Amino acid sequence: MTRDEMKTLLRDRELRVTGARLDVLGLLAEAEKPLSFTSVMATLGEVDYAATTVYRTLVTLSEVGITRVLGMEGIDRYEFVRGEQKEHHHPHFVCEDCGRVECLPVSVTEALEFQGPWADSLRKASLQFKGECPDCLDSKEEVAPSKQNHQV
Amino acid sequence: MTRDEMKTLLRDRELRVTGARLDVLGLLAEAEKPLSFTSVMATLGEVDYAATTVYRTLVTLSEVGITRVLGMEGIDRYEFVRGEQKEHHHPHFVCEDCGRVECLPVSVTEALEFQGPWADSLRKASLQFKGECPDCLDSKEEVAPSKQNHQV
DNA sequence: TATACTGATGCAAGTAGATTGCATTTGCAT
DNA sequence: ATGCAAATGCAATCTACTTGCATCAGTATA
Repeated sequence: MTRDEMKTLLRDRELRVTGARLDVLGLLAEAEKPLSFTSVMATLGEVDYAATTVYRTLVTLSEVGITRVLGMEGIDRYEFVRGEQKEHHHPHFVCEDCGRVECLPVSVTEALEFQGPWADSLRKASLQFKGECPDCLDSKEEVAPSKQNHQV
Repeated sequence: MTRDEMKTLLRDRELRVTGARLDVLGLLAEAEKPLSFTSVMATLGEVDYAATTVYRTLVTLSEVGITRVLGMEGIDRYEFVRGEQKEHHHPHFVCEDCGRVECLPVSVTEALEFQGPWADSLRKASLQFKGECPDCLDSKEEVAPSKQNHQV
């Protein structure tokens, strides 16, 4: 996404173009997974604007729909919304072991058929898996391959 | 669940039986949905043990597997684990509008077929829907009735 | 291009929920 | 009845999120 495209995107939402917004927006547009405020700060490194500004930028961008907020494990993460994604969110996976967050390639929601009073809610809802990621699952097997019969 | 059953349950996990633990355990066993620390406190009302004790009780119970922790919107909620549920978790729904939390009656996971490196992770993972509950969806329609296509 | 208006920013304080250290109390095995 | 490890009470700490207010700067306008 070019700098000009970002400017246009901001102005379309009636937001002023500032350095912080361009930086944060560029970062999120490149990212392959949702980023938390902390990781955005870390990636930006030394910048000449305050942390509050970054925080408010993240909030603002999501308020106008450029990004969306995902609350995971008590940490808000922000994800750039691409054109094709406006309706269909992809599910996310949060590893409760290492904290890793991934966008899942599978389209789970399409496999589901909802009925009853919850139907509409579920269809529109975002989906989140929480558990152990493949890596953590693997390392567990290595550590305790045989003697994990510690009762139920 | 009787008081004696609770005592047995605690002792089986090598936990001492105390008033706080019996109260909290009883509360969670009765609850139809996961309860947060705050709502547990509210339901207990005036008790003669400290809030920290209730908090630590919730942690302890989940550590030994009597309950499980569900992180939702930055708030840990605790849910009694019934015998039949030890393997199969039911999915949960969190309303981002009113904060309501519900256990979903549907068995979504069974409808899903996972493949690839994520298969095991996904199969074991817990599932969480986040969106607007039926009630909040309804109240929105009343406000903006024009362009809605009713169904269900 | 200079000006004014309003949105954006910096600083610092404040909130909520989760978590811990340590001294004291208490369940419970003996 | 008694001793010891586990449980508790109290108060402090931590992390992430939020906000109030004074100042600064992007941008529409002349």
